[in-house]
Amino acid sequence: MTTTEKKLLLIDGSSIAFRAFFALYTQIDRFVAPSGLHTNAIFAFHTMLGNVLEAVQPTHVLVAFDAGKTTFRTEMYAEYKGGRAKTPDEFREQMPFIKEMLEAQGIRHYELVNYEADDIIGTLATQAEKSGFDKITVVSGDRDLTQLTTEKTTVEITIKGVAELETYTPAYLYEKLGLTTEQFIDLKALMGDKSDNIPGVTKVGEKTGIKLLLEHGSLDGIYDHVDDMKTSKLKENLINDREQAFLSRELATIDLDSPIEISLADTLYAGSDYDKLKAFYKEMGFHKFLENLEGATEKVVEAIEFKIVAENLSDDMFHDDQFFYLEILGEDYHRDNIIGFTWGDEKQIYVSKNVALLSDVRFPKNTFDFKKNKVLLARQGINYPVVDFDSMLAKYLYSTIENNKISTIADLFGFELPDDELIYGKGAKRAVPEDAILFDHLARKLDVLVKTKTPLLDKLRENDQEDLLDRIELPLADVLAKMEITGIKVSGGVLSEIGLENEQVLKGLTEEIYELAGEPFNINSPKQLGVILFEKMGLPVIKKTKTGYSTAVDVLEQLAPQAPIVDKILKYRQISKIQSTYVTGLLGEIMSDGKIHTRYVQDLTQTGRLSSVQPNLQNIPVRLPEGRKIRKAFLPENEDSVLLSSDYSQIELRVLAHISGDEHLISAFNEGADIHTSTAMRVFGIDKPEDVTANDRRNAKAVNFGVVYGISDFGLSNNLGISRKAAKTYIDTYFERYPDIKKYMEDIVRSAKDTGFVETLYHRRRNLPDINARNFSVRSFAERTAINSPIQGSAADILKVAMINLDRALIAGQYKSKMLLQVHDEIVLDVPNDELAVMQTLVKKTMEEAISLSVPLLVDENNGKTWYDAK
DNA sequence: TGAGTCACG
DNA sequence: ACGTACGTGACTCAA
Repeated sequence: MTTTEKKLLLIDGSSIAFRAFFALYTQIDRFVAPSGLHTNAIFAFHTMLGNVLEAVQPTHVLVAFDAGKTTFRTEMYAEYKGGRAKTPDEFREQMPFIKEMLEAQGIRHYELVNYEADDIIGTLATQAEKSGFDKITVVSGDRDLTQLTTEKTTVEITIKGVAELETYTPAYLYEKLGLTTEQFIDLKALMGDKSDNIPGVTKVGEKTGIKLLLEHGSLDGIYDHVDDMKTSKLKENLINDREQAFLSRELATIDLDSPIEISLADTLYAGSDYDKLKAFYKEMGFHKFLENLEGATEKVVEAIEFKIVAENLSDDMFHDDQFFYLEILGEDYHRDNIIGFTWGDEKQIYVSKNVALLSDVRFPKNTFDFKKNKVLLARQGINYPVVDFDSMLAKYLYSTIENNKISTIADLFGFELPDDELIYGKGAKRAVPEDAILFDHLARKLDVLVKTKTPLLDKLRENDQEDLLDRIELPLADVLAKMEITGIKVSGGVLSEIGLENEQVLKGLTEEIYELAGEPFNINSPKQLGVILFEKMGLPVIKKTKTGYSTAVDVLEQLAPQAPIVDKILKYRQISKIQSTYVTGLLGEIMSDGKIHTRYVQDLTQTGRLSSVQPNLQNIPVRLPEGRKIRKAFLPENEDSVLLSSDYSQIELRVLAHISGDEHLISAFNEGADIHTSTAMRVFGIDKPEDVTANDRRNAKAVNFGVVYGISDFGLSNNLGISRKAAKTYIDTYFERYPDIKKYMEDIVRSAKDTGFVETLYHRRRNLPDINARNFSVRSFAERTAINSPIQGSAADILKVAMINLDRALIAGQYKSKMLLQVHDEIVLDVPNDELAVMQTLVKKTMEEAISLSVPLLVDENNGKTWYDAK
């Protein structure tokens, strides 16, 4: 190969992008950038481009795009390319980024008003042939471009997605169709093209077209001899559609002399721009490409400067504007030990692993995960006062889709930070590295925190979320830290007692089940259970899962009347659940102080709720008496105090009443009516509350739940065990009687489709990248989410506000009462007996006044010597 | 590690 | 026709 060889690569960008989109369409949900943008077309386009560049090794490259709907062809024939389905939004939004990608790769792209990509390509290919290029390669998803093939020009057409290409040369075209390239255009004139809406000649398809062309040489040849043809329907059609045939030829012919303002010299390919491409890959979340890029260039990682502090802190090492961050190896900050810490700003970064120094730290006002840091310091006996900024929480508010690790924040804003796994290892291999590596990693983390504060704040400002961070999440982190540090006393003795009883019951049930089954098997294995029930015993299969028979509760409940074993299994499952998760599980979480210290995860849920882990104290049994007994183990701090449990009544429906403004729902709440009874009256047309039966109320309650979740007839019918049709009638009547609820749902979905997100009363945001998805079920899910998230999220916000206000009131009044738990709409406090009366008033009032809505908030309270008794 | 199941709001 | 209620976490089994 000589270096002087000139090779031009011309790509039909519009057609390749479209093919690329559908090539990975089934996996569209896997290709989502951090911003929520779909990237399937960008990704597939990138792959195709890489393959072609590798194969062709071009000296010059251009990607041509169609400029718009109207072209000189639509002037000739208004219906040209008419009747095409609207391009999907998920596709259109990717186009600008494909162009951005080309720019980063150092590839020119071009479009020309009134012309299609084909014409640009045809014109440049012709120019290149004349000006001494050695080889020209055209790539498209559109077979029409094969008309451009010559001795020097080959045309590559994508087949099946964009990974494989079919190479058209004049010889190949002849071999395949028996036609020359000129005849190929004439063939299209005769056949027409459904996708471009080119009419052609009636009833002439590929076979007839080829036959005619082989016989007469060309379209002109055909029409020169049309009068000599023997009478036939074909002859008649040819004559009738003569004008149309020639018009079709004109439409199908690529313009080889279009007025392009770009020259061959402009298409010189210099290779990609490393920094731009890197930034682009990050923006798209293309981690593999990023690694390859960085690996390929063997980029030297820039050194980072920091000062190691072994002992003696001085005041001049600290000021408020710095960040401060403590490192542990795992997630469990109640048990894991500090392995190092770092603080500093853009001028100076400090690192240390001398934990003894922490008592002399003058804490800066910025951190990452305040709550974790506060708990870790509290374990050293150090108080960490609330800060001004927490990068973890800021990132969570900005976007809930990804996790909120420092490395994720680095990625998001184009900075480098190795993942913790790379430095510390994972699983059994996780360990503290040697000092040099640890310190370097800590310094890099701090550096990222310093550099990303401003961009994070900018994002929050853009989204009007500064108050949400400053007035809710940050102060809440402090409240939660205190709750976690306090912990809740749990009696191991009570749990063990329940455990012993359960053991006996399980033992008995196991024997009975083996007896009824005729053999022993693992009752905990859905697979083995399925074999026993559905194969050995021949019970009817009601539902299947991906892997086999479903043995879920609703299925077993339906089977119960048919075989006595089923009830035993249900009972076994119930007790076994209590035993493993709540007896054994909780016993293992009681720490040496006799308490359980859960972790509230503040940066996880898509709606703004908290979650609780290690252990989860937000799902302690309550509905069934056997499980509810577990709550007898949850105790107040000492003999002289009680647990006070306060929960919002119907907070989600009240929020819905407020944001929808529905007058009927609002007045029901204002009148203090039982909301499900009230719904039953309106929907079922019952005049007096006393005429509402228990069943009516139950049905109305299910409808109310459904409304909050983004109702569907299927979901409701499933829940109520009624027909889909009956469920639909319920829903229709409901919407008729509560028109503003219907309107809220329509409005919020429409707004989500426009903006791509929904938000709560306090501007907490949830991005909904799937809201305009093509796939019905993917889209429907996003629509229900759009309805539910502002409701669930606003309710979560309100309880957070209440907790913050209550914390302040407790401090202001110097009370000894302490918040212990939060369960989504409930707060549990430890209250000394002598404060009970005042707390009953204070907690209720604080929760009810957390926010002023167009309906009152109502709080129910209970107290007792255990959590079981406080209900 | 993913699927199935089930505990909570 | 499509195939579902919204949000979580822990445990067990079976690869």
